[in-house]
Amino acid sequence: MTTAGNRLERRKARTRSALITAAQRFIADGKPNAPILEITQAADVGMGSFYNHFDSRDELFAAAVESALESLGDYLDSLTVELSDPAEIFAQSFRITGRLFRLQPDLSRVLVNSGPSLIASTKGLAPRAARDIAAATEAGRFVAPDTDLAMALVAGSLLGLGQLLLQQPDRDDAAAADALTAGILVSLGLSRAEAEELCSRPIPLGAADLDQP
Amino acid sequence: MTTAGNRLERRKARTRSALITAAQRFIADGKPNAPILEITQAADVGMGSFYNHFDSRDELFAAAVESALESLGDYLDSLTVELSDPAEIFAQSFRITGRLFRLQPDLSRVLVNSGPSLIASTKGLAPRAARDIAAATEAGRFVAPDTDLAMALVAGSLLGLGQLLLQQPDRDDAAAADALTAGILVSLGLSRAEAEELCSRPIPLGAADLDQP
DNA sequence: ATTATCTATAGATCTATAGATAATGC
DNA sequence: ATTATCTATAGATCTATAGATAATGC
Repeated sequence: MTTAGNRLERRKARTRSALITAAQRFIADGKPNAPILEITQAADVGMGSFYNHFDSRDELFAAAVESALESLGDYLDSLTVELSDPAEIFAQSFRITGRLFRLQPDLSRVLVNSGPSLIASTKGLAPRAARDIAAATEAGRFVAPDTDLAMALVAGSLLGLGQLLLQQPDRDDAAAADALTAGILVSLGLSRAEAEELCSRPIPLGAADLDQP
Repeated sequence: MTTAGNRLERRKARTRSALITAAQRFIADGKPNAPILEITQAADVGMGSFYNHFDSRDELFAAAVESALESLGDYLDSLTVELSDPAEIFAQSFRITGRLFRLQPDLSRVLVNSGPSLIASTKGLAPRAARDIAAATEAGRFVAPDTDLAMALVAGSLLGLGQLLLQQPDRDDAAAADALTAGILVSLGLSRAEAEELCSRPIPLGAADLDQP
């Protein structure tokens, strides 16, 4: 949490972090027009400080989405380090992310409400998924010659899953995530049997530490 | 275009329609905060008239998205009337919609920029796709026992495709749409061979009449 | 006579900054 | 001495409406 640098820089980082966290809540609540004064009040930061860190609300919100994606990506990496099969890494990452929609509803609302950013972003989830898909294709596990096209299906489906789980609060998130992951794996070239086997393996779900770095 | 009713009602409908069309352009341009005055100016309508039709900008924008989805759905229905196999209706609808991202960039930007609405909407594309998927499952063509979950994959993928085509203007839209559709069909239970056969059939692409009703 | 539209604007809201205050560095 | 933060607010912007005008109904 406490970044390097001297005390002054740490204080500055703390203020910036408070703004980003507050912004994530407003995004999660679907309030992309929240007045800057309200955001700074939620962050318990003086109005004027905002402009020490960001030039506009859009800039803050973009940083907030990027930060959420990045910490989610780091978290997934930490849970898949011991795996070597890229197909399994991909499957497990998707299954975990699906479960996070329930464990971290704020985070998932940020994702769902920033749709296109999730798909297009060069940070966070998308580049990791693209990396896994390319590696699995290289290894002959997937048949996905067009990584970008595969990403359209994968990232879009993730948004769809998030939307579904928010809409149906009583739905079993693990079952939905696993079934959807299996469908995606089949689409990416695995056999139905192998896809379902991969999606029935146990997964680690360590206490997520998704706070600001 | 000219709705029923007397002249007064037609005039009213014209004003409303002008506001909706203007709103769709602002949505397409990613300007969800456009001042109401700017919208009415774009619609060539007096500022005050806005409040004769809508209580807020959000209400107008919701109507604009719904209208875009509805006319797109009607268009797809008109092109698939002669088909009876629900799997083929679904495949053809998806392939056509993918191509429309190029033919109607404004429309596609509306879709992409209103992401969750597309997935959740009870009008337009989603209910039609759900209908086709359920029918194909009923007929033993698809293996998709959970229609809502299938919709998460289908609707999400459509968003992903739209995003991809906007991002890569030189990409072959027909090839991308067909390849993605095949992947989705495999995920929904068709064999790879049959999915690719379905996606290589010729499709009608009549001059789209997607204007306001 | 009725209904819809238009023009003009009061009042509310928000942004961005100036100037004062507090915290840290040296 | 320097840097970041805070408070307070001028000026810009926007919303929503009042009142006038134009179009249609009968």
